[in-house]
Amino acid sequence: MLGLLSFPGERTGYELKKWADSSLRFFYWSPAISQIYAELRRLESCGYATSRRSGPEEPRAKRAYAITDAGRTALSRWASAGQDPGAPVLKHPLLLRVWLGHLTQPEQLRALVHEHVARTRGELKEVRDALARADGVEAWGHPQIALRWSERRLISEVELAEAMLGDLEGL
Amino acid sequence: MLGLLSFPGERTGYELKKWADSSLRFFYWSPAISQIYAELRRLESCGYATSRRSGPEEPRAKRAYAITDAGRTALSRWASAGQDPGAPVLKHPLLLRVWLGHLTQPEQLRALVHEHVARTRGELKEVRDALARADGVEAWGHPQIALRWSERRLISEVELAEAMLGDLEGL
DNA sequence: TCCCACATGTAAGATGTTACATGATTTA
DNA sequence: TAAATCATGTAACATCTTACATGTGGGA
Repeated sequence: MLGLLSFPGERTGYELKKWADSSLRFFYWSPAISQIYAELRRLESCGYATSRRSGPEEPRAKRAYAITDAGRTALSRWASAGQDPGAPVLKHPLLLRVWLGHLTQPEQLRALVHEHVARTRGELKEVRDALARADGVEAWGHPQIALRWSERRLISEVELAEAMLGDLEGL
Repeated sequence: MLGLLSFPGERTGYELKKWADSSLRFFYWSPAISQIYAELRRLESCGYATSRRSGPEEPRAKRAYAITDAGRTALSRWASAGQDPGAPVLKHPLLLRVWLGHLTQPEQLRALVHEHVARTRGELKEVRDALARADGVEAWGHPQIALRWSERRLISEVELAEAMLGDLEGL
């Protein structure tokens, strides 16, 4: 959440959720909206963010958050701590099903792989849309690199699934 | 846990942890050992597993678990429920750091990517070792496919990191 | 003799989701 | 005018990790 707020501008919890859904989630994760609101209050209580209620000029009552200097300092400390970011965590339910393939009919297993390919292609389209929206925007260089990585990763995900389909045939 | 037990033989919690660390973790996840023991007791309390204390012939006192018929039934029901296994979950701390690259010195960021490549190559070696151990064993066909997928995935992970390094240069 | 691997657990706490509740505004 | 989207929250619960505690057996 602090990272999302570290980009210029202020935003509501609702907006942060949409942004996380359309970008962060492809390489990290998108928290539940209820958690976002909870974390924003927590950040404010530590002094890492401030919030502002929308005035009467706005049609809707809402609360927009912005990062504070203390928040930026904390975030930079986190980022420049020489420590290892840690290994990626992958939980791939399809692979779990393939690993336990002895419990499933071969055609059903292949059908699951095909569904996975279809879903992955759908996500690929979403990433490309996000990339198109980010294109040319100032100060979004790094987020764009993360999205490009995500794009390539999804392409590779499709290839991996197709190779696995071949392995399943050969069994 | 039930899935691990669904392969022939009986095993202790400790052994299950080692197996999960050397195989499951590459495409799904390896639970903490404390959780494994808790889940095994839980499985036994639902009748999905039975346990047997080692007799006096064994040098060490330990408890080996095996799946029951009820456990197999429950697992098959889970596997053949026509439902979607769900989308893969990826939490990639390195990408999070790249996404927030404006907080880090360029060379430090590239160093993180290089460390990631080195770690990934290490995991690749582990997968290949696991694959060598699984080679030829009866009834391990599907686990082998999952490991081959993991091997290709790690190769792709290295390539993705190297492509990203190129993007970072171009920034 | 000392350390490492084997082996099992308890308790506290962090983390995150789901279900539910509410209400305003915009769009079809 | 109905549905979708915007907008915010509470409470219960599920899930999982960390730190701690304990003891055995084998190898250097």
